[in-house]
Amino acid sequence: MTGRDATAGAATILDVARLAGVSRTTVSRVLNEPERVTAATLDRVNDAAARLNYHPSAAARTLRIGRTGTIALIVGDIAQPFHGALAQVIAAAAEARGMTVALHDLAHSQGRLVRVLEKLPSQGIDAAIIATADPIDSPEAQSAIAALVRQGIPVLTTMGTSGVEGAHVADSGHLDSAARATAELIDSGARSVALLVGRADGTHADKLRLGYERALRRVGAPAIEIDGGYDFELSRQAVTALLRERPAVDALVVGTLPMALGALRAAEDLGIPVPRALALIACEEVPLAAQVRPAVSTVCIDVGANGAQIMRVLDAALTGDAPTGDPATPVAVYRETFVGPAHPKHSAAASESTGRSV
Amino acid sequence: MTGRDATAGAATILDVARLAGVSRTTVSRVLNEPERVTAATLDRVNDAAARLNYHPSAAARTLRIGRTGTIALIVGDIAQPFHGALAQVIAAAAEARGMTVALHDLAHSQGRLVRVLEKLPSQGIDAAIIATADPIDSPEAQSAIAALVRQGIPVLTTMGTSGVEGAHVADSGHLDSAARATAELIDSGARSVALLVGRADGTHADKLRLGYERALRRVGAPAIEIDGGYDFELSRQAVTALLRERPAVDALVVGTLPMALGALRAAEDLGIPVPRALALIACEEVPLAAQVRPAVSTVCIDVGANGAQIMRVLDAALTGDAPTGDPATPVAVYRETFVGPAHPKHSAAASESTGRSV
DNA sequence: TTGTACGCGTTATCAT
DNA sequence: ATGATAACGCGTACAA
Repeated sequence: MTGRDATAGAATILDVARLAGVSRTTVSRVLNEPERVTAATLDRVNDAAARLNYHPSAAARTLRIGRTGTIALIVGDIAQPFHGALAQVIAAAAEARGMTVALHDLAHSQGRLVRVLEKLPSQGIDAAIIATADPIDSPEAQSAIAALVRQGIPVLTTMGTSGVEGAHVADSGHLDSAARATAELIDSGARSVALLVGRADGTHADKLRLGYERALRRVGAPAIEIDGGYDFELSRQAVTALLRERPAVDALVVGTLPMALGALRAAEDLGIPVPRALALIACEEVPLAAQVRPAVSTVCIDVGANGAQIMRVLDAALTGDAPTGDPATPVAVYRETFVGPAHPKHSAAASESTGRSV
Repeated sequence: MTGRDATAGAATILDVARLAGVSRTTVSRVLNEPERVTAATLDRVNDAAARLNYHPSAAARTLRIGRTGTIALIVGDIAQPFHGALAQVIAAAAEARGMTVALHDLAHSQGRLVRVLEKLPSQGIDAAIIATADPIDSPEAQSAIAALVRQGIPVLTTMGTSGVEGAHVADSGHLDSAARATAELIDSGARSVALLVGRADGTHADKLRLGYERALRRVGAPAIEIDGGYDFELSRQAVTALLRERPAVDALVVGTLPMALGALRAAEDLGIPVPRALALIACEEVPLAAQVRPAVSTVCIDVGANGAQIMRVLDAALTGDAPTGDPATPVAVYRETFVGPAHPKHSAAASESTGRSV
């Protein structure tokens, strides 16, 4: 209302001090250690600050104390539903900690990852979270990450990424999810379970493969893996080819929802009924899974739990403490592409419109 | 490799200057005005910088020059496919300009909007983009925006938002899109076209309504509007109720894709065939529209074009020039929920798997 | 409880 | 073409 800005530019701490009739130090204390100041002066200072529309300068504060309150969030593809959901959780958690999120989208480009990483040190961030399913272990990326760590900026990887020197890692449970998905399909009678990953050389795929093969080994079944490039159309083509070449395949474990949709389209075009002749479980739980037809069954750790785990690891990295983590176990949601274990067939009657979770 | 960090902390411009045997000024020039320095010294300085792994401090630079190179992107719900796509475009455009994006997610909360806006001034940003379909014209929000503008921080609204004092606005074409969608439905024989918005009191809804009613007026048809709360389940319920109460409704214009999925589920549950007895057009074009069954027909301006328009307005706001805008016209993509104008029925044979655009 | 004085790393001004 | 110096706004010993 009474926005009485000084003659030029924004109000500084000195302006507030003058108007309140105190020194800069006192104003600073009011902001940072209010308990160490008299109630009377506190009011006067707050009043003056409000009247001048004073906002402390983040730059000056950072320059002085060395922290920025900003964390870089590097995502593989923010347009993918899972990444959006994760970004939402992380943004909320950051806000709760009084921090802000600098978003960097890679759009699946590795070159971009390196460029982003190299610019990060001069950008003023307290930590970096890398959330991509694409491979990040190129020599350039590795050394860029190492450089960050050397400068005291903790780097955190997730989504199955691992093996990066010096980086903290938040397990997002893909290994367990794939193992359980595979096991459930086998237990319910599937003879030949294939795995559809996004990029065979990515660490996300590594995790899925490990879980998938572990479950397979239990029954001595052969592994069949195809690549859908994290893309609807590519997945559709890959699954079409797979189902033509190996008609025996009657179950599919899929990395992401868009790829699951591609797989389902392929089955539909081939006239293969789902889930009767082909069951499918995606390792990614987002609202969309329940909104499409057929509704996609999933085995996955909750996005919220995933984000919480990430933030726990981040907090630990920032404070130096040990990560107080309990990595959360995958939860299965039975919808239409896999109706659940071979138990007597309940009709779907859960909280969600289409699907019951376990 | 030879990361010879000084005794403590990161290398500063002074360290580089010493190692290169020049003054701070020269180092600064090498970074900002390379043409004003000898090739020889330029090499020496660059060499020293590389050897010390030097990265200029953003905070110090900002403190000095007053700009941060950061733009705040405030989105209504980053988990929604459209917001994700828009964020991707804007992040890429920002990177191309050497700027970074600070992401703030509202999760549809108005209180959050105000809190975010009020913290923005002390966060060090050059401009703010507000991309939400929810209402932003509460008195608190208005005054927070006004405060930003008063401090010289341009605020840009989009997605149909308007009427905010002092804010720049990038038209995202929802009015034209809704008008064209409605017109096409009518032209192809629809008798009763209803409008499904996200929040009746939002400015997004305002724009859609305006376009919808304009097209309706041409033929003197009555307006029917319902609210789906930007949510699958709420949309499903709303459309179920609508179709029960008014069986004459044979066409739907829908604000967002998740709501369109809810509407389609309602029709399916009611046994109403799409598009024969109920045609549907969504005013939001994202890859997902082509990936679901039935594939959703859309009329919308391209997300890329939308983002480009936003960045044009932003550039203009930052430089003080006039926005060089040509707001892009909506493009229609005919898929399965609306097969197109009543012309002879082509079989779908376009670049996309399911859908042909015009 | 409050004030003084210094430095964080950078760029702009002025001189050389 | 290069260098010395001041200033950006803030936090924090230290002194009062």
